[in-house]
Amino acid sequence: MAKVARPTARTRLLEAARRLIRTQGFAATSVDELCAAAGVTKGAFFHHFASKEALGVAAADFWRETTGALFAAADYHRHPDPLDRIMAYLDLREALLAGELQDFTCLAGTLLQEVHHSSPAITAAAWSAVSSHADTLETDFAEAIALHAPAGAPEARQLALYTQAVLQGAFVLAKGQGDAGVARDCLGLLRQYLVLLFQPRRRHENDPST
Amino acid sequence: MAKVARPTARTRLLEAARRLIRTQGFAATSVDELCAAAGVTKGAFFHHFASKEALGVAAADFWRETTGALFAAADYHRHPDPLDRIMAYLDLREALLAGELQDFTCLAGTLLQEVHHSSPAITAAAWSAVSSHADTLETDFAEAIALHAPAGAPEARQLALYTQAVLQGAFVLAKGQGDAGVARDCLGLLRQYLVLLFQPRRRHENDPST
DNA sequence: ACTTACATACCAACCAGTTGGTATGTTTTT
DNA sequence: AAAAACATACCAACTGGTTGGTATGTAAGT
Repeated sequence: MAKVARPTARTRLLEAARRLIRTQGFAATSVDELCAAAGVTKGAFFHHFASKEALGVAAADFWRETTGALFAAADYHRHPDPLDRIMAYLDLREALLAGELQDFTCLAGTLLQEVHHSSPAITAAAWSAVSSHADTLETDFAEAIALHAPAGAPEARQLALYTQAVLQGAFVLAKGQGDAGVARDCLGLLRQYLVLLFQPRRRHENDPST
Repeated sequence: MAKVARPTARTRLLEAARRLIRTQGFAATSVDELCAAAGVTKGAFFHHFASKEALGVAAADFWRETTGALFAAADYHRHPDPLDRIMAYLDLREALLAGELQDFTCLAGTLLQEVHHSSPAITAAAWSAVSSHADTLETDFAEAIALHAPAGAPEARQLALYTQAVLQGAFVLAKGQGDAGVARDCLGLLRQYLVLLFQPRRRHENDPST
């Protein structure tokens, strides 16, 4: 039961897919290349995945699960004030902008750009990854709006999706510029928007007991 | 120079590339497919372009020129106040969110996502398209900052690039959701950020936080 | 005569996917 | 408990079609 010795071929293929698709894109990554990177044969590939498209779906699901677990385990949730949680989330996103481009850019966003027209299945899985991550933000935004009652605030869902849009766009620009600097700047401006939006017009320091 | 009768093979190839790459991506678009869509033979393709990569570079340059001309000719420049020009620019961008995804998404952004690691030449050309468009916005932002003197405003360049990031991210989300609605929402929130940033300071409460 | 602008025919490499097989469990029957 | 039946995980070799790119030809403009 306990198989700790070595990741199974399926897992190694998914990890190879995560790396290769983030660097090269989906269409430019061949099945042979994936097998070579994972150290398995083509037979193993098509044993675990019915097609290259099925691997794309599985890779998007794998991305949703791994990133979901990463953010769920992060400690920005510890802040009692939901707005503090959101700011700490942005701090975390900024801290994650390290290493090479393929180390911090989003697999789901890359997939969406490429396959939105050719593969509904991959599109749905990749969108699910983005959307479910936005869900976790939406909760905090909804609480922040309820608590701080800013004037003219958009819906929580819109704020959550906007946050994801800024991140996705920041990745595109980072790929153009070749480094994460521009992405960092974008996060700074997003942070300023939220500060301006939630800025107290009257100061209330009462803390909801939790 | 004036060949009005029928677009030359080169132009038809570039138009086909614009359409096909926006819908399918660069890697998923084959030379044969491009030739068929443009109604030319492979000989014509390789007469005008040394390689598929060279076509990618030319397509990015074509994109920069055509979109550059479109925005240069738009009438949002007529407003005397630079902030009005920026808001009218956002109105135009929102109005352009019509039709199918491949009709309003950005060729340069799509190219950047795909080829940032495999083709420095295409990356440079696509980034030049984004960057030169940001240049035109940067001018307006610089004037708006000088005129309205908002407190804590970022650099004009950062604002221009942030605007592009929001647009690029909005396109990614639109591809995930399958329609432009989410992109429209993102533009709305970007507009709100600029309103908050440039709005004249009213003194209701002093916030001594840094 | 010479360049430009195409067209036709072709190629080696690569592509996703298939085939037939082996080794190793696991479950069911006897 | 032993044998039979089945399932899982993987592999090496192969296939038909597609890929980007080339070699060669031709017709028109200058």
